[in-house]
Formats: sequence, structure tokens, C-alpha cells
Amino acid sequence: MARAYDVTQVEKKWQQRWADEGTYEVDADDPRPPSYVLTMYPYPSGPAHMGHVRNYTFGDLLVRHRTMLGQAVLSPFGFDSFGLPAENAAIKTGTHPRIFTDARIDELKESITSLGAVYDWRREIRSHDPEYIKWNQVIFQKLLASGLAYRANAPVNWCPGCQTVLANEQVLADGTCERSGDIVIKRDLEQWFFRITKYADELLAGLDDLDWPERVKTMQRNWIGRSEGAEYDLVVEGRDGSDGREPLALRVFTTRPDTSYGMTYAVVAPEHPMVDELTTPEHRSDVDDLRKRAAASTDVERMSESGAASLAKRGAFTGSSVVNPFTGGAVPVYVADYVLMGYGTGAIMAVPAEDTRDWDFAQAYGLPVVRTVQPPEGWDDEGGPGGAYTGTGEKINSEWLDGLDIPTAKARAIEWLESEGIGERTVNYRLRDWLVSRQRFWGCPIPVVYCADHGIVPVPSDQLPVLAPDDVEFLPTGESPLATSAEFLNTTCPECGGTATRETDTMDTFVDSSWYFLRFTDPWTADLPFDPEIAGHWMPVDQYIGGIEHAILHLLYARFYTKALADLGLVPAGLREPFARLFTQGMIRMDGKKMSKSKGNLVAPSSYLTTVGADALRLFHLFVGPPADDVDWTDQTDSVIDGCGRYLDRVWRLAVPGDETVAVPRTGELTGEDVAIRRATHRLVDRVTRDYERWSYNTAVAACMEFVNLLQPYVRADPNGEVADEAVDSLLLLLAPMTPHLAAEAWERRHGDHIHLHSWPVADPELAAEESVTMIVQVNGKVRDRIEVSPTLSEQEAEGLALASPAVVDALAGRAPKRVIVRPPKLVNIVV
RNA sequence: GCCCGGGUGACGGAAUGGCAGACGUGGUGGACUCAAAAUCCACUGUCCGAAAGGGCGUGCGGGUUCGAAUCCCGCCCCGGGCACCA
Repeated sequence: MARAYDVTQVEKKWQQRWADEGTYEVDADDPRPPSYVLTMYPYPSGPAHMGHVRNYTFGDLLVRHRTMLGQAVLSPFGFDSFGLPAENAAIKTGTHPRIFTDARIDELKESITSLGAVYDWRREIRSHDPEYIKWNQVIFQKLLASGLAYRANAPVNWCPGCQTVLANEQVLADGTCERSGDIVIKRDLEQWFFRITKYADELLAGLDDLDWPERVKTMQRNWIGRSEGAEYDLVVEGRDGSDGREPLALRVFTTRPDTSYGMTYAVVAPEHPMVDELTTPEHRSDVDDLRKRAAASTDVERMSESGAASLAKRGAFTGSSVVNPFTGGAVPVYVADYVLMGYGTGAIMAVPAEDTRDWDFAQAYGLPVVRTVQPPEGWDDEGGPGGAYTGTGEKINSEWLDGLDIPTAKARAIEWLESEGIGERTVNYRLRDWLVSRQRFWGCPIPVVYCADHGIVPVPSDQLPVLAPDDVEFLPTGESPLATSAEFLNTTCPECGGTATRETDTMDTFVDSSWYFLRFTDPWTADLPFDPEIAGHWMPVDQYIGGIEHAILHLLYARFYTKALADLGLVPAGLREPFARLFTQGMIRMDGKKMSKSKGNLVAPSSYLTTVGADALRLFHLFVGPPADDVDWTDQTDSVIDGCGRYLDRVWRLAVPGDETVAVPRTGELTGEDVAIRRATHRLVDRVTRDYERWSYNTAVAACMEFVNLLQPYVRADPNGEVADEAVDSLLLLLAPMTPHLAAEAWERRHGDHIHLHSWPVADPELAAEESVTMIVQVNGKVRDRIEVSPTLSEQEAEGLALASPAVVDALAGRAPKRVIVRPPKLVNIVV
């Protein structure tokens, strides 16, 4: 596409200028009000893709806009540079991950810069940088010292493809690995955890005050999964202690203690520690079979077998019974894999009448049903819905709870349990502690050693960072490659000097990304990860921008880390939330699928940079639709991008003096047309300013296009010089955050100075005020006339004008108005 | 199953109670040109009509209102998230 100006030369020139002049470098002592705009730091996978372009366009626009609004905008950039792709490349090609990663970073950095996105590069972070590793390890040790990091043996998620364990958050709903797609299996391993559950309540409550997309908050709420209920003991029949044996009770968790009278059996998870004790000899083989099957099956298999039909093979009777404390009656105890050891107490009271899973199981095993909530009429009739009833209703078959509503009955039941000492009110969370160990090389080493005498000993701070050695075998063995380096593995105990071995696991890369935004505020302090005061100056991030895919993982971990660091005194105690506002932009789709490397449907931004240029590509991303919406990349997209380039050419011709299509300007008295252009200019400033504030960039661009459509014939005919200059200058200022290169170059040619150092234009409401507006006149809601009226028209005048309109007289055809709705100056509606 | 979004011309979208379809893409016609490109101008929801003009029209069915793409109720479809969590 032939262009009106040398796009490449202009864009390179300004990218160089912004870097050389440090235009977007700010410090904490800057007198302007601080603002922190952050785009999620990327994993460096090579040159930027279209998703990056979209992401960084929004971020860059905000940085430039806020700077023009007079704020000191902190705009740092860094790289989430630890991770599996580099290690997999090392396994494949033998290139060291560091060399591989640094090369990818150079490519990404270069392509980000060529978009015209500006950052304070002095603050650049790479997670694999030894300085960053050191502070990562210091923080780990502080978490360890405070009990927030701990080592435990637990059934963990193992991804055979990645040859490492995964956090719960990294396992998808279908039981596969979010990264490799392999089916995740369970393994019992000794691993490191962060005690995120300690903050479950705060993580939940804190969401209320965040200016985040509602769906992200909902996803986090669901993930934390708080549920209130009660735990109580079911005494095992014959084991109440009266025969001299140790009393034995099964503790269950329920959110519906009000339904206790409907308990017709109890269930324990296959992994429950009491299974052996509960199982009688004649049921031993059934129970053992079930436990074996449960242990061998993956979550995928378990879930594929859900439904009443397959429930029969998923449970077994233990032969024991427990006593329902409410009724005093005994009910049988089953083992079934629909009860999970990891939630609540791993045992439940089963109420088939009011729980669908219990209902299905009871059907399969012929267990009785006792309703404790009155279902709606017809529920149990022939042809009625039948089954478990989980809705509201009056309590029945529940003795002293009868007639109550469910919430009241719940409260009464808990009061009774507590007064009898049988149980108590409890809160359960779905959220599990964060498993941070990874059996991989390319990550931050966990800075502890194991000593036979002293157990787990942190590596002394003067020996940090613990860095991975280069002499390792990059083979995916299921054990960290670090374990293959004898030099690394064997060390001495800092406590006693005796022989010790190092921890060879590395940290989940989500640890790195849980505090990088804090390090950005002060990456220079020598004796701390960052100065708490300076962090407090910039934090929280005023606007965080990223993809929806991080709705749970990164955003939840970063929130946890911020709270933990605040409690450890590393950031001001009052800083409880890292990201005040979050924006999640839509993804780029092609052929209905997300555009990504793995799907093989990438469109490279670089090809556009050399043809239409960065400004046109940026403008396209802003113009194509609301920022939060997905973008469909179609056959038409190139035409739209060309259209954006065409628009910029028109702006160039209007703005750069010496173009023969601009008429010689006139001075003196303003004509009606001059006033109209001036009004349009001020209205544009007002409208675009408001559109920026509400993230409506697509309409802001549309308004600018509309303005050029109006302005172009004006400057080509007989323009007033002052009016035309004000129009063009205002337009350039409004475009400056969107298409920075064009705006900067055109402005420099017009005025000789730097547009991005100018302040944002302000509309004069008087000049923007319309002289006349179009009033719609309707008869019975149908438009019959349009009348030009003064904006300050009175109701009487409006009605008079409307009734006098020939078109209205025509439409009324002699009928008398029944009612006249007058909304001056917009509308009159005559009802007959 | 549950929880969010969303459904408007050929296409991306605009309008959040008051002129539906701004702006752009595509299309059609025209100006300029020897010609093409570029540029500029006009038209472009649908039906009836030569035109003037009029009817219809925002997934479907109802409702509220002088007035509904917009608010309410019910349904259909599409996208996303969650899901043996007791």
C-alpha cells in the first residue's frame, strides 16, 4: 500500500527519540501525581504475536494518555523468563536454556519497541536474572520462617508430559495439564507448599472492593469455594465406649445440617483413614477392590463414570453402621469414590432426599429416602420431576425442626450440635494450599539444604542466590536435572558443617510472577527485594492489563503474595491488594480458535510493521471493537488495517504544511462555517476524552474519523487559518496516545516541539455548545417531522412548533391530540 | 447441571428509554487519468413505488411505557467459565 509519508523512517525516528530522551522514565521523587500502569509481563517466546500487539497497544495508550494528563506514570517491562519451553528446547537441541531464553527476549524486546510501546527500560526484570533469583529466594525463606512455606507429603498432581508436579490450579477441569494437555495422575510425594489457605477469607472478602471484571471476581470466588456448615460425630455402632473399647466416631461435614433427620446412610472416601477399622471381615474384599480401583483411576475416568447407572460399581458396604445423633437410629456406612478425601472430613452423612448424588447412589444400592423438606406439589407424583429436592420449603419429618424454613432449621441444628458437644459450626474451602515444587531445571532453586541432624536448613543469606550449575543433564527423568550435578547436590550443613544435600526442586514460575510488580517499583535497592516505602509510593498498580487466562492462577497467587509480604513487613502493612483495577482484553481468534503458536494459526505482526506500520496496526486494534471483546481475524481484516492506514494518510495530508491539497488560509471575521468547525473541534475533544475514560477506543477512533471527514473539505476550500490550526492540533493531540509516531512527526513539523510532552486538550463548553438541535416530532410514536430548534427551547414553544408542523397536521388528519409528551429540545410525541 | 457474557445490514461494530445501523470494511456508480494505481464525490437494511413517499425491521413469544435494540417475564441459539466440593 502506497503511503503519504515514509512510515518506517518516521516510526524508527521516534522510537529512537523516546528511548534516547528517556521520555517515559520516572522516579519516585517525581512531583507529578504517581500512576502505575502495568501490562502482565510476558513469557519470552520470540517475536511478539498479535495478542501481544493488542495487549501492549492498550497499555501504551494509557501510559501516554496519563502522561499527557500530567501524571508521573510508572511503565515498566520485564520477562517471565523461567519456564518449560526453554528447558524443552534444551532437551531437544542441547542449547542452554539461558542462551535460548536471552535470544527470545531480544526478539520480543525488539518487536515490542517497534510497536512504539514505551517503557522505563531501566527497570527491566528477567526472572532468571541472579539478582531476581536471590530476592525470590530471600522471600521464600521469609515465608518458611513464618510458617507460610512448608514441606508435606501429600497426594499431588503429576503430569507425565511435563515430568513434574502441578498445582491444583494448573490442572484443568477435565483432569488434564493446562500446559501439555496430558492426563494428570496422582502421586504421593513430599513437596513444598505455600499456605495460601490461611488467607482464604481475606482473598474472598478483598474481591468486593476491587475494580475488576465481575466474571474474574466470580471465578476467584468459585475457586476459593467457601461453604458454611457443620461438622459432627457419628458414633460407630457398638463403639460408644460402653464395652471398654476405645470409643470410635466418624466425623462428617455438611452444609445442610437441617437435613440430618433424612440421613439414611453415611459414606467415607476410599482414602479415609477409618476405612480399615470400619470394614468387617465379610466385606473386606469388596472394599479392597473398590479402593484399588479408586487409587488406579484418574480424575478423568472417575468423572466419565458419573451418573446413576455406573454408581453401582463405585461403592461398597463396609459392614458397619453409625448412629444418627438426631434420631438415635443406626445407618449403614459405605465407601464410595464420589466422596473426596481432600474436602471437608472425607466423610458425609448421606441424605438422598435432598442431595442429587446421594439420591443416585441410594437408587443404585436400594437405600431408603426420607424427605425433610416439603417439595412442591406433584414432585413425587407419577410424571413429576421426582428425585432429590434441593429447593426451599418447610421442614418435615424432622421432629423439633418441623415447620421451620431451611436457614432457621440450619441454625437450630447447629446450636443443638454445639450444645450437645457433638459437633460445631465450620467453614470449608475448596482452595488448597499452593504446591510450589517443580522437578525441573529452568526455574528458581528452592534455597534449602537437608541435613541428617538438622533437617531442613535454609541456605544462609550471604550464600544467596543459590544458582543452578551448568553441568547438568537435560533429560526429563521425573527428578530435577539439578540432582544430576554432584557438585550442586552435595554441600555442607550451615548449622553443623556436616554433609548435607541441597534441595533439587525449583519453584513454580508463578512464584516469580507473584511479586515482580513490586520489584519494578524499586529494582535498585541492594539489601532488600525493594524499598517498602518506594513500593508503597507506587502501589497498588492503578491499572493492570492482561489476558483472561490468568483470572485464577496468577491473579490469585499475586494477591496472596502481596498479603503475605505485607504481613512480613516487606511492603507497607496497609497494602493488601496489588491491582486496584484490572482489565482483561479479548483474545484474537482465527477460524473460531484462539490464535496461538500451538494451534499453528499465527499471523505475524512484523509483516504489517514493514508495510502499513505500527500506527496503523495499533489503530486497527483500537478500532476493531470494544477492547474486552474477542477479535476475529478474517479475510477482511487486512482491508480494515489498510483502511486504518488510509485514515492516517488523510490526517498526514491535513496536518503537514506544504501539501498542495490544503488551501491558503484566510484570516479575519469568522464565517458560519468557521464557527461550525470550531464547535465540532471542541465537541470532538469532549467526546474523545470521555471515550478514553470509559475505555471506548473504538468509538473514539470513529469520532476522529468522522471529524476528518468534516475537516478535509473545509481545509481544501476556504479555511480560516486559526480555526483550521486549532482543529488539526486538537486532532493530533487526541491521536497522540493511539498513533504516537504519526502524531509526533506531524506535530514536530507544525510546531517544532514534542507532542507527548503537551497536556491533554480541554474542550470549551461554550464553544462546544450547539446553536440548534434537531427536534423529533412524533405522532403515536412515529417520526413525522424534524424541526431545527434552539437547545434552550421551552416546553410551550416545543409543543407549539410541533403542532404547527404541516407534516403533523397531515398525520393528525383532524384528530384531536389526546396527550402530548414534550421533552425539549429533543422530542415531542403527540398521542391521539 | 450451575454461573457469567452475547445474539443489530454482506462483515466488524454504533446507539443503555427518545431519528436504529455512527465509523470502518466490502459493494455499486461517478470525477480525475491515454490507462491503471492513488485520491476525491455519491449511493448502499428490507419490501412497495417511476418518484415523492410509505410499510416492515435489532434471535423468538409476551409485558411495562406516550415511546423499547435498551427495562421486566418466558423460551431458543452461540461463546466462555465452573462442576462428584457434601
